[in-house]
Amino acid sequence: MSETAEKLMDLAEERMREAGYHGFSFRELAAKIGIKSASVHHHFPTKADMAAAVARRYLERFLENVAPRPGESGEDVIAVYRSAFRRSIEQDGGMCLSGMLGAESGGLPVEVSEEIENFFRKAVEDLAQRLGGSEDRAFAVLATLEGALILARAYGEVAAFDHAAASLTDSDSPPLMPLALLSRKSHAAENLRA
Amino acid sequence: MSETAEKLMDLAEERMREAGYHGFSFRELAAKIGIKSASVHHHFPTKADMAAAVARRYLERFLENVAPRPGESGEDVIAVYRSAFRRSIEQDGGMCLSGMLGAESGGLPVEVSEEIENFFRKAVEDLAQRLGGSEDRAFAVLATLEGALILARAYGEVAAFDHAAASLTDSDSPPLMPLALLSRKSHAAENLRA
DNA sequence: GTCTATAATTTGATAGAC
DNA sequence: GTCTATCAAATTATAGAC
Repeated sequence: MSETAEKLMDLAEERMREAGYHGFSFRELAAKIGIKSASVHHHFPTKADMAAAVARRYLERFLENVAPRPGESGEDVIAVYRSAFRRSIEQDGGMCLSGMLGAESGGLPVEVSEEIENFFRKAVEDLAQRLGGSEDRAFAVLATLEGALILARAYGEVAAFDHAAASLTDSDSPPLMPLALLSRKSHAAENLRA
Repeated sequence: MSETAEKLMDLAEERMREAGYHGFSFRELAAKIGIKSASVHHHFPTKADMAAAVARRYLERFLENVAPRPGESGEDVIAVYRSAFRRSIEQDGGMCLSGMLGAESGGLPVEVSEEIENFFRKAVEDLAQRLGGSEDRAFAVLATLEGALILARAYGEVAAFDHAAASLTDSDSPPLMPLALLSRKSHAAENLRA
């Protein structure tokens, strides 16, 4: 995997998490790294190929991110997953890639939607096992975290994620940042990027 | 509001819930009702105008759908909301419009993302009040339901929604349809439409 | 309200030179 | 691996006739 190909994947991931599969173009990515769109096709024959590759890499990295730290006992799996998802908005202001493409899956090339399905199967498998076997609980946790990202983006406030995800751990957690619920017209999109 | 305009909104909503804001075109809608794309601009000057109008209507209808039945006591608000969301996939195989556009909100015209923000503010307000005042609980419920739709779409199985949303009501509910977890490569998108 | 015609731009993709 | 050149198609949108 060449350095250029990796840069392209980085940019494609960023754009897809921001605006979805149909929300970016080869020309756009090419311009950002100073090449021509024709050259992008050398690394990824089609847009579907590229998106599928990005989705595959995303799963790999995600599983690394949530992997149990060796020698750590009494892990709080849910906290680990929540942190991983929170990083999506906190650092990049974007959705989870799989959440975005999962939502859009009805309008995606099959190569891509298959990767997304695989993401969730793998995540459910891992989470269910570490939660003691409850598959339904794994579904609920993943759903809440994906939805919490949507709320955070719609509100333009990272705090919305925390409020939505707070119930996942019934522990007595520190008080959350209050939401600016009264300031209507908060220009959601701009807020997160600011 | 003319009949044609309403038909256009119906189609636009369907397509946006399937593939997102960038996943449909005026030409496509026009062709489906036998007119030309130029005529669409007579009803909606721009695509952003149309999407914003659809989003506004979606909120109205949603609030009607979840409104308390007059004279009904001891309502199960969460069940009401869950049913409303479930209809998204069950009947149309699509996302909640606000969930889809909320995810994509980073790449939307402001007129549209403002409507989406408004949807969630109104839904949180209503839900929190009927839940006894807990705003965080309202956030969690909405997040879980939006995420449950994503999972159902990614899996191509309505049952995934039920499993993800099961935890919202801790009542002793009837057994759920088991997920076809072992049948890999289930061709998610096709399943839901079948 | 719908049409034709068209503009201006963008998109995914290919062929072939360097 | 990148380029130029180009294609065919699609996109949002406008002007003006009917």
